[in-house]
Amino acid sequence: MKPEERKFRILNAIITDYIKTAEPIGSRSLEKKHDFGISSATIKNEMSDLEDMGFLVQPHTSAGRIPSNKAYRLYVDKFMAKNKKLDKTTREAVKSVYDEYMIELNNAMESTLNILSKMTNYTALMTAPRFSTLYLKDIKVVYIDEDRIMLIIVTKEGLIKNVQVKLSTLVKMEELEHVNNALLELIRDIPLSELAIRLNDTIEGLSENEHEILMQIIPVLKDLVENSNSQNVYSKGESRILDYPEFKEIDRAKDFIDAVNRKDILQAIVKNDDDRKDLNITIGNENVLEAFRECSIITASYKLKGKRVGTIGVIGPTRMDYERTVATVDMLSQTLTEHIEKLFRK
Amino acid sequence: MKPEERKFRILNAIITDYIKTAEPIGSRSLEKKHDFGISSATIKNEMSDLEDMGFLVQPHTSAGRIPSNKAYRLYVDKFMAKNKKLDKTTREAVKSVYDEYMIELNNAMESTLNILSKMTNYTALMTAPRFSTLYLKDIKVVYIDEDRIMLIIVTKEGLIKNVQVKLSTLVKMEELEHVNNALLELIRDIPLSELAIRLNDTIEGLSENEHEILMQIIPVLKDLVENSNSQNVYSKGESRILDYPEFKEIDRAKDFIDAVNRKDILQAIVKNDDDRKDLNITIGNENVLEAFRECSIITASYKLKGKRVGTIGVIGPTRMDYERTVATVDMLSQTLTEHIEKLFRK
DNA sequence: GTTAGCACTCGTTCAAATAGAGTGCTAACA
DNA sequence: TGTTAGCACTCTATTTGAACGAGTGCTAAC
Repeated sequence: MKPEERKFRILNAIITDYIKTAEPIGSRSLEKKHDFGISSATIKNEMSDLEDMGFLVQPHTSAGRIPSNKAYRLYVDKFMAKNKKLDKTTREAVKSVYDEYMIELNNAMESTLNILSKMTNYTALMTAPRFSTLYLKDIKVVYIDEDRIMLIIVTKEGLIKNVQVKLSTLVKMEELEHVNNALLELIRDIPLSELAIRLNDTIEGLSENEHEILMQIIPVLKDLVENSNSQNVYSKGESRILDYPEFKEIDRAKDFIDAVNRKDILQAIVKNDDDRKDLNITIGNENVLEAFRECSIITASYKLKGKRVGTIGVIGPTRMDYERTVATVDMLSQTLTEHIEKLFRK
Repeated sequence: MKPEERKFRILNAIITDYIKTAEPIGSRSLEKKHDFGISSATIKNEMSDLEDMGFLVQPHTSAGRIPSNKAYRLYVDKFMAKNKKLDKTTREAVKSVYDEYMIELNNAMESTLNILSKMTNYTALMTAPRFSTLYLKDIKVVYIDEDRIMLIIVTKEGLIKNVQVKLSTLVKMEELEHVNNALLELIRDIPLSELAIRLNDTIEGLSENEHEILMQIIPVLKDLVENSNSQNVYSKGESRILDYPEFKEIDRAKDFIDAVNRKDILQAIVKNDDDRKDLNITIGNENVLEAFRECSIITASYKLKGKRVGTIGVIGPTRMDYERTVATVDMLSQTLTEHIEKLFRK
């Protein structure tokens, strides 16, 4: 056995033990629990080395040692089983949730958040699918009232968004049809982002009132598109953090929950992800965000037509069950991908 | 001064002090803080009487006394200023949120929950507007794809709901028009709840495929209506409970947050309200729900066309600032009422 | 390189002591 | 008869100190 190998077997044992117990690990308890074939004194020496190497830290002199962020990083990159599969019953139970009746994206998102936070017992987060903002496949302008309409847009990928608009002028059904046609004509030629600029001239074939209505619709459309650029992000299961001794002080727990409830902070998390990887793991102080310096975040992207359109993930204490959590997040992102691929396959 | 009056002035002082401090109130500190013109010994006697009358309880022998639920009830019914108004700046700030651009109900609900929980610093809850399920004013069946449609319903009151439907058969735009007309014809005569039963026979004027599609739409409509019967209820600011010493034990806080996150529990709260009153206050053990025996709940209804359509409210510790909270809930329910009345006024 | 042993450190636990706030009761007072 | 002052008593929260336990660091021996 190479001496280095033994060192890291010990480190690995410390990490997995600490993930389970949240208690500093000492050399004697390690000797008792595992069978390294060496005495606690030797383990002690090895642990001392590991501390010098920056993999272990001591909360105080006479306590055991706990893994550093660097140790977790090593564990995640090298030690941990990466392709661990959840057992078949679980996988099938999850899949059965995403059935053919779940056709609204909102439902899929709500279910995903629920399952994710329940299965991991950490706080789940998720972004709504980002859709390509440049070109739309279809726009429907639906007459509701004489002064209310509903706008429905269908993206290239087949995603649907709708929004109500209250008009400042009255409208007739036929007029709306004209407006709708004019809109379709317009977006055929130019990207939506340029629509507003081009619309200062009167469109031919539209009455004054119709033009007026079109001008009321454009900013709403623009809004819809811009809103979709800054990814809408949601969370669920914030209170699960209360289960972990790291957050037994109310103030810490509150800071955590407050941070998770802030959309801008969640957006920053997603933004920080490395786009080249399907699964991102951010450990402790690798987090740019002050609020999550004692947390780890695991995110995975989900796809539509092979393109990343959104992110799901969990936030929990740095002492996270990485193996199980990675498997869960990974599996759910795949299941969700399959679901929406099926939904929008033509 | 009648002796009874003095007693209750003392009780009132104890309640308001306790609401502020969350500390048991003793006779000496009462004497120092207020100027009753009597000594602490006399106050002590009065307090002893109030305890016998069931208005005060002692956590233990040598502590001060805290108000009982009965005391809070008396305070809320008799002592407290009921028509306290929030100051003008606040009122106007709130009103300015509900501007003409907030036309989607979802936005109004989200804003209301946010403001309510922020202003009171308690957990806010709210039901989506219940709409009359019997008769609809309009149904739109909108063509999206060859196998996807969107259903939009407009209620008598002018509320709009929409849902996507994925069809198991392909459809053409013209067919949908036929289906739409048939649907409108149908709901003109009979309440929606009876629609499903009557639809076993072929509708005249519809092709087989159209009839098939109609049969796929009906259950979705039914679902929409039934879902709207069991009031959809939302909450916000669950973590605010962590600010109160009553919930400094993590387990209590967790129980509270878990309860507030359960829709069935929130629905039960709303259900328990007295329909004859616009504003309901439930104090401590008046709560039927075990989870909220140490909480108080203040709810108010909001209206559309003069009819109660939904509820907003807050949940906080029994030691709640009733005066301020009642004023806030009341004001917000009115503002929300005004907003949606304006939105749907024709 | 490994092990055993010992002194030392520091947090935790437990019990006892103490301080503090408040009550109950009684006797005196107006 | 209502009010007040005073004192003994009670109970909690805080403090203190001792004992304990888990763990480390270091050294000497194997």
